[in-house]
Amino acid sequence: MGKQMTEMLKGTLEGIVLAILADEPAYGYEITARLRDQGFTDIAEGTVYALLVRVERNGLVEVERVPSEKGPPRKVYTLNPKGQEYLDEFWQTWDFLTEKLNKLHHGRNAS
Amino acid sequence: MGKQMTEMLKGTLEGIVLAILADEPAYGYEITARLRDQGFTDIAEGTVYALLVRVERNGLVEVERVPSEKGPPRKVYTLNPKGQEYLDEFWQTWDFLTEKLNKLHHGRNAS
DNA sequence: GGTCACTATTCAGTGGTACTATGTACTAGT
DNA sequence: ACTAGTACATAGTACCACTGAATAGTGACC
Repeated sequence: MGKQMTEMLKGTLEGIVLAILADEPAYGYEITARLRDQGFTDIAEGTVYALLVRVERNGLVEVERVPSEKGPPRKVYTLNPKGQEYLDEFWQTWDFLTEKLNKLHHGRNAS
Repeated sequence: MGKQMTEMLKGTLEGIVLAILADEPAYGYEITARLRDQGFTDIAEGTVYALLVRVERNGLVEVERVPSEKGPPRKVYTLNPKGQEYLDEFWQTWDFLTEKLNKLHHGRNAS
């Protein structure tokens, strides 16, 4: 993956995953697959699992073990209120950044 | 500063600074001041200088020492062709991310 | 003439995040 | 048995922004 993408994902990947969970609960393997479908082809499984461990440790999600027909049991993650609040903050921060960067990108300014 | 902002700046702050330099050459202290003017009120001076050392080491900028009337000599940074190319890649990566995140934010999808 | 304020740069140490690479474990098809 | 697909876990690495402090020059004020 591009080095720039790697760095830019720091801070945003977490928001992306939480946004996916806000849409509907999901488990790690599924999240990884969905990310790939959506164009993030180079995100490693290990990255997602480590991230999920982190958001669980931070109390942003609820976890439920669900048996699978084909493989080990799944850990299904659900966004909880604290996670939703955290996600709202994420979008605020993201909006702030996009506003500033759009100005820099297009608004060849006359300071 | 918000922890989310701190993490989100990783990868983007470098692009922001390079974009500022693309507009016109500048020195560290000036860049810090300009960032503050543009709303990044909490970016520490040390952060900017460390970033400038890095982009210089990576050969993205040219450096010229210019005496100052009031203070130590300034190190004026100018974006070079390699830096411009790197900045173009940055905008591509940024556009990719914004597209995906906009879909996640608004487009409550029908996968 | 000593302190304060502003300008200007540098650097050591810290914490957080994504990546690499690998390992574990269950199921099904051959 | 062997392979492939599903599913989760983790140690080690690299990179980046932040904290906090140090260094150094100039001008102004008392």
